[in-house]
Amino acid sequence: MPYRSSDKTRQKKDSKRTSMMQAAVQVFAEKGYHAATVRDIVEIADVAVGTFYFYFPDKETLFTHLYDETADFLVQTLQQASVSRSLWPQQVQAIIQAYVNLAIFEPAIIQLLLIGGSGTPALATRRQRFRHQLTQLWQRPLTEALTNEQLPDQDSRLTAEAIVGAVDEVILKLLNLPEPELAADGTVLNLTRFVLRATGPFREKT
Amino acid sequence: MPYRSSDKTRQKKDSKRTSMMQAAVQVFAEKGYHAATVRDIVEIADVAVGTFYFYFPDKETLFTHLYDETADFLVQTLQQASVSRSLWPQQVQAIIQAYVNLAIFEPAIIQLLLIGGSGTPALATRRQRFRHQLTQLWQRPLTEALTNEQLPDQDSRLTAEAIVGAVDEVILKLLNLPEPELAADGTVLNLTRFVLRATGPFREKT
Amino acid sequence: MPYRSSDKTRQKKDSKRTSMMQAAVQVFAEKGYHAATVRDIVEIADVAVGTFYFYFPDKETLFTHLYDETADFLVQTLQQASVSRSLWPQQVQAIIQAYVNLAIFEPAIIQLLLIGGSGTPALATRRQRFRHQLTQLWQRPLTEALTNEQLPDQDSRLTAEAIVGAVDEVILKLLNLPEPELAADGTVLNLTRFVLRATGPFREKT
Amino acid sequence: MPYRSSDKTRQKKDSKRTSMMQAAVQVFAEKGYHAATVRDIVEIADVAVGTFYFYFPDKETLFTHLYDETADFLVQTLQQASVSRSLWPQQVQAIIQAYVNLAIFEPAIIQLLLIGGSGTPALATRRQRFRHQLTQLWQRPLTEALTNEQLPDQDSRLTAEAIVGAVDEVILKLLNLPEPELAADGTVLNLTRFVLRATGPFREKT
DNA sequence: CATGAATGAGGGTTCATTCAT
DNA sequence: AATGAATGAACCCTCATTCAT
Repeated sequence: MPYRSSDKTRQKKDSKRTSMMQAAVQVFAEKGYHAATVRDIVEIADVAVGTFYFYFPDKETLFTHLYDETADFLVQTLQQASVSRSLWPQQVQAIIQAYVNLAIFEPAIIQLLLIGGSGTPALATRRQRFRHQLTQLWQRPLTEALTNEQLPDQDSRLTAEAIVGAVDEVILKLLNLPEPELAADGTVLNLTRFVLRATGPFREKT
Repeated sequence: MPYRSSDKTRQKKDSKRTSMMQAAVQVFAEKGYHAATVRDIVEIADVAVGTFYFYFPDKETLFTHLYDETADFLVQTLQQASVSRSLWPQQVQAIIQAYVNLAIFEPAIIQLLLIGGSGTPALATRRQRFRHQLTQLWQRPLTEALTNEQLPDQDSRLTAEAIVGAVDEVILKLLNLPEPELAADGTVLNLTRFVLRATGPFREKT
Repeated sequence: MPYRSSDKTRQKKDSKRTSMMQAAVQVFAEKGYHAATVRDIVEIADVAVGTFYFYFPDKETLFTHLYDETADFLVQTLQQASVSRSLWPQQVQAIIQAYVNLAIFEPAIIQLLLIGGSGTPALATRRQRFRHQLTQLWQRPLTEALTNEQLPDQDSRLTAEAIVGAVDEVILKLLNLPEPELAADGTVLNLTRFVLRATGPFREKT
Repeated sequence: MPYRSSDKTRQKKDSKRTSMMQAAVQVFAEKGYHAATVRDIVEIADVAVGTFYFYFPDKETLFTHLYDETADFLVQTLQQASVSRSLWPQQVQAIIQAYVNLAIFEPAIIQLLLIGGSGTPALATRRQRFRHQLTQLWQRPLTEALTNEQLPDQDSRLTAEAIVGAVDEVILKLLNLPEPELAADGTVLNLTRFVLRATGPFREKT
């Protein structure tokens, strides 16, 4: 075996792949799909153009892959925060807390997901799916609370959509601050209050 | 429509300019800033490429100009709806009603404004300014109601931001429906309820 | 009408188009489809890259178009030479004469058609069609002579194919000479003799 | 097959080299010089890219080497068929028979040699040399027969060239058939007749 | 010997922009 | 004013070639 691939090589390979993906997230988040060039990405990752195409089939595939992966990760993370609580107020607080944490910790992720507009037809579908998942993330516990008559009657889908929009907007504004960490706790608190008001008074059942 | 020359006397003179702007709104809204080409625009407007550069210095300037104009128009329209009422609940309902009307009547306007943070650096600033204006649109009457102690104490800025996000998200979803008009009234009603719940019980003062 | 397009403009436009096509024939003939670059072509034609794409949709389309056009032209020319005579020996002589004339006058045309190999799947089909047309060009008068029993019995298709190959080979060799014109007449004479021998003794009928 | 190492002792050692050469012939014949990629070759040969450059200096060298080797092999084979007979008609039949056999048995060889004048400057020379050898292959016995006055007076070089072209064309057509073997015998027969007619009536001398 | 990750020049194509008419 | 032919920088991607392992 004149060429061992499971040693350092493997690590370097993965590191290169990873650094390109990170660079890609950064550039895509910053400039959007069209304005981001492959050259931008490889320059940041400090590799040659050809290397990009050694690891990824093309720009669009990488982008959609990145989008999907990131979206799934975000949804999973929030989902876990949600199911770890049983009462609506605690669920709201947990989801928002998780979301804000993520935004502070990995702002590029959030920016990537909110690029919107229209990079490519393929993205439009992806984006819709993502928004839908986010909506369902809120709608599920909301519907349960409604079923238990713990919340006043309302259109759960519209409420969920509105919450998704509200949370995104507030978090984006938060990220635009010079030092988002400082305002994070306050934002979580007030945003939670907003959502709880918006879904009406919660009455605990026995 | 903000991009229509309001001076009837030069209607003929500016007809090309106008048709190009209308075409531009349409194309930008549909494909985003980068994917939209000058050729797309002039083809729809049925003029030559050179004509574009007679009326506008370049693509980006037109875009930012269009964005500003459209944003101002939207804000003005909602502003008027807002000031025509004196009580918070009526104001909420009026703004949302006006917003939905506009979205149904001229969806391209809304889509143009929500294209997102990509595009160009110049747009980022513009977008922030627009979001800020929208926020203030809500924050002003909200603050007044708070001052009059008609609403429970809350962070008026965060509430306003959240409302902006909520309304946008719901209206975008509405526009994605095959026949938005049919759902318009219901959306106005439920969205208004959402916002009113989110700002807490309103107590009318004498 | 501020822009008249049927005047000098038209001429210049056509001249540019023409010069690019000539350059393309030259480059394609010289290097073959793949080795020929769009940049090669525009440099010879002394225009910018963009100009190429203003006149032609893409490299492949231009190539196939050029090939078709050239092939048709060649076949037409030879066809006319053929039908202008009624007797087989005169037909043979006329076709060969016309072919050699063309080769001397416009050598790039012949080279373009014989590029062969495989530029692109699309070309393979084209090339076959062209060879088929050439074959039929010979087979038609040959069959007629056979029907009139002016030539000895033979497989007219194979004979025609063989003649096509023979003529091409000899003419290509001729073109490789430093001064093809000098050898042209002799080649026509001897090639005609070859073909006449190859189809057997001709017996004129009354 | 010319590209097969004839030394059994180093069969193992050169197995990669051999399989790459076989793969190369196949790929070059199929796609032509430029469209064939080194990757295509090594994938078929099931070795790594680097291995290619251990055995061959570069793509072009391999190609020209392959071309030369193949051309020599073909010429040798036909030569042997030619010298094994003493009379012109038998020589013609033997050469054509050998050519057709080879074409049926190893079509890639023939296709490789007929790829054409594109490729690379270096190939042009090679190709000319090969055509020249083929021409001489026919011209030698032809001249001899002429010297013996067994054939009518003619330009032996032109006749030889024409025969070369004729034979190639017919054999290429044969290879394009779905099942070339079925038509092989008939083609040999008729092609032989064609050539014999084309060189004029053969008179056996004592 | 053999590997395959890495390179970067170069190819086809697009598109914002200019300018002679 | 208006036109559209012309430009060329820049984009995405391919592929021959190298070299550390």
